[in-house]
Amino acid sequence: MNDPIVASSPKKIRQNNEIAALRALHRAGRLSRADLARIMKLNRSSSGHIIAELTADGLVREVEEEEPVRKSHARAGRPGVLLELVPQAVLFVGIEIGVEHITCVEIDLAGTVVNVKTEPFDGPQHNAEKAIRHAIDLSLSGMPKDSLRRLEGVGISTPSQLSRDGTIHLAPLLGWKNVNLVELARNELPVKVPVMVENDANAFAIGAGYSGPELNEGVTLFVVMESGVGGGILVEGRLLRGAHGLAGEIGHMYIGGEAGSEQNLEQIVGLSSILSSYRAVTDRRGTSFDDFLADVRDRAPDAVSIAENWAKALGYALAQICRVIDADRIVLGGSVAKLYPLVAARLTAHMKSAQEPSFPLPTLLLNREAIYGSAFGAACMVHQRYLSPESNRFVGDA
Amino acid sequence: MNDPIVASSPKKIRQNNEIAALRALHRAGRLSRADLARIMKLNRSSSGHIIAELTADGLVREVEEEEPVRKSHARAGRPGVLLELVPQAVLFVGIEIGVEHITCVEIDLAGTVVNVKTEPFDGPQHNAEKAIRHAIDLSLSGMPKDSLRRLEGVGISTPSQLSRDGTIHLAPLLGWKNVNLVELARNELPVKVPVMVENDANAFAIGAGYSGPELNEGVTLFVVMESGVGGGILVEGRLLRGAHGLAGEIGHMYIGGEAGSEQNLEQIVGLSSILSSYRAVTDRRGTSFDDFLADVRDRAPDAVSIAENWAKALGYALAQICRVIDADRIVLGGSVAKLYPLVAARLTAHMKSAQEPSFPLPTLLLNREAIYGSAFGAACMVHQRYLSPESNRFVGDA
DNA sequence: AGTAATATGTTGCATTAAGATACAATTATG
DNA sequence: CATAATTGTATCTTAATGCAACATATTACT
Repeated sequence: MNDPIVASSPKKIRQNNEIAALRALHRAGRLSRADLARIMKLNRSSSGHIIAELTADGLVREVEEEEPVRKSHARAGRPGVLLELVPQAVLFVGIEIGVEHITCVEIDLAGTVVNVKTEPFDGPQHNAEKAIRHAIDLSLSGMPKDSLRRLEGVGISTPSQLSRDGTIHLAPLLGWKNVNLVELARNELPVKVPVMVENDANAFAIGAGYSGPELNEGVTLFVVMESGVGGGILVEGRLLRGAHGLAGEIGHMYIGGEAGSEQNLEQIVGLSSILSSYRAVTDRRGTSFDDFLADVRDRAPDAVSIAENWAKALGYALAQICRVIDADRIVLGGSVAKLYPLVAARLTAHMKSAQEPSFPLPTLLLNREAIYGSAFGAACMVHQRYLSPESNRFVGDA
Repeated sequence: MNDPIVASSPKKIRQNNEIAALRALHRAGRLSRADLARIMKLNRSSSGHIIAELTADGLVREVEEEEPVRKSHARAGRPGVLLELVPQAVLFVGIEIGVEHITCVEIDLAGTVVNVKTEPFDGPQHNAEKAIRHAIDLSLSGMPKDSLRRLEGVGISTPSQLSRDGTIHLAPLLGWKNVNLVELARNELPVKVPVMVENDANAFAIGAGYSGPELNEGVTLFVVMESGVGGGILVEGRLLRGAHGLAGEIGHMYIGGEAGSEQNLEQIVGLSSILSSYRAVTDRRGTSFDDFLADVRDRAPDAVSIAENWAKALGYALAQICRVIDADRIVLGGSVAKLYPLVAARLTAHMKSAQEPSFPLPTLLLNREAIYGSAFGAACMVHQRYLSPESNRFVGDA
């Protein structure tokens, strides 16, 4: 309704096309100029010009044919020389300020993780300014000057309500309120680079979408289940932020129960809830979630019953959510998601029973690689920005 | 993530800019060439060229100064000549095939309604083909040949699950299944124009967004309450369709109650439910919804109690929904929405009590002008398409 | 009233980027 | 070994925007 009101000019066309080329290369990995021309529906000569410029800028290079002679080209004609992004050309940093730790991730132009650092951190003990200083110190310490010059953006993720301009309204878990993280980070950074802030669950969704292109079509709900339960929504690859960056934050949805006795999702399917139920039925102290999983796997009745409750509550919630956003797929992540494969059929059954038969169910997927948490997603945000018309590559034009 | 991969060419630039100009004019009503240049961030000369082409195409004209001399220009300098869309240049038809009636709406290039026809129609009695034939007959009958030549699109709205290609999976209320409405309509139409199909609640949302530009920012949930309860979601002015076009279809969400005894939203806040509760407590037969409203207004205890129930269930549902999509605002429409102003405070209170205090509540709005139902929205869909790069104006280019 | 200031619309020219075409280079096919 | 197919590049054409200058129309100021 309101986007394409700003027009293009010859210069902007080239910019857009360079971006499109970078994105295509990012997605496909390696492409020839001719491939690129086909993808972008451009003439081969134009594609050549664009690549020439990007090569001059040091962002793209021809791949040196490692494999000496690659037979079986299958196709007649002169083979194209493959192009690829120059990973080292630029650098992006993602920072997750959590309640218990700070994680920093570095990714390169290709979106590959090149560095990870984690450190315990007592979030509620620090105010926002100290936390940011600490986090930026951690992320940039030991980074060679050369890398710092290649830094093109810093993304930050925190468990918080964010207004659209990057101000934290409220971060209950950290005890922060009304702070402009973007500003704080800009003041703390030794270089002037774009800074973006996002809710942790949303950052996670962006990161997951980055690793799985198939998640960028239609509507995808990401659910992260640890002690808390959060989530994010991707619509056609774009994050659905909502008015306060809280879209997808489903941990506090009410599950069953009449007024007064309501329980929220997090209180039923969260890690601490499962553990306390499990510890109540096993006499052993200090049993871990893995012990619980093992018991479920062995069909120990008490454990199975807890798992069944989990599946029921989660299924109910997911069905409700699908009534609202009609998701194509739901990705379950976080350590608690490891329970899913054991009760997949039950969860599906409960989802079915919470809808009319005619309502189509989404596909359920398990996310296995959430190793870097939302720090990776935070880095992806600035990577994404670099490959967009807002990129800082284009400073100094009308 | 995946849009700007297709590049622009000189020809396409002009097309985009023409579209942008048309949209700007549609939004603003009247603009000078200089205004347009500012809005589009273009040079005045470019803006002049673009307008020249659009004028030659008969889509834009200079407004003849009706007001003889408009003093108090307030600003020095030569006054610009105002431009406006030529409303009669093109025509769009929107058709709503409902369970009880068919409604047809014609809108012009300016988005103004120029014609409405409604007819009772027994949906379940007809198969899709007959219904479409009937609806198209109704909409085009009596239309002068000249108008038919100016027709640039037909939008159709039905209560149904739609796949992304325009096939109806299931329309329970109409008893249809697996029919491609787009194809049927194309076969029935005497002219070859774009045909678009959409779920009725979604079409309604699009139409509402068209009449209220402020609804196109952030996230807006539209709720339509008649006998059934449906809804649609607009995100930054774009419709959130979901996997099956069912996003926002909240009528079947469960409200409270344990498994087995669940009630869905429609069964509590829908018109028929209110009426039957009301008739149960008044001895009179055939009391109408307006009678009920009057009793609530007069604070008749029984009526107030029913209204309170309504507010509680709706408040609960809306709070749950906001947990998922974090809406900026919620627009209540349909005849039942007339109850809202009488219990606005109660509804807000119930929404508050169904969330933590820290969760920011959306603004609640009452939609008063849903006169044309979703037929208007269906027409808007094709209007929107005409003012987009997919427009048929650009047939015959690479 | 008369002049300066300001803004609009138009015109001619420069810039820029993409398209078209042709051609050399390189590979598979028969 | 000739032919077909495909790629990358060079040259020229086309088209759209930007720029600067100018005539025009209106307000503001002296």
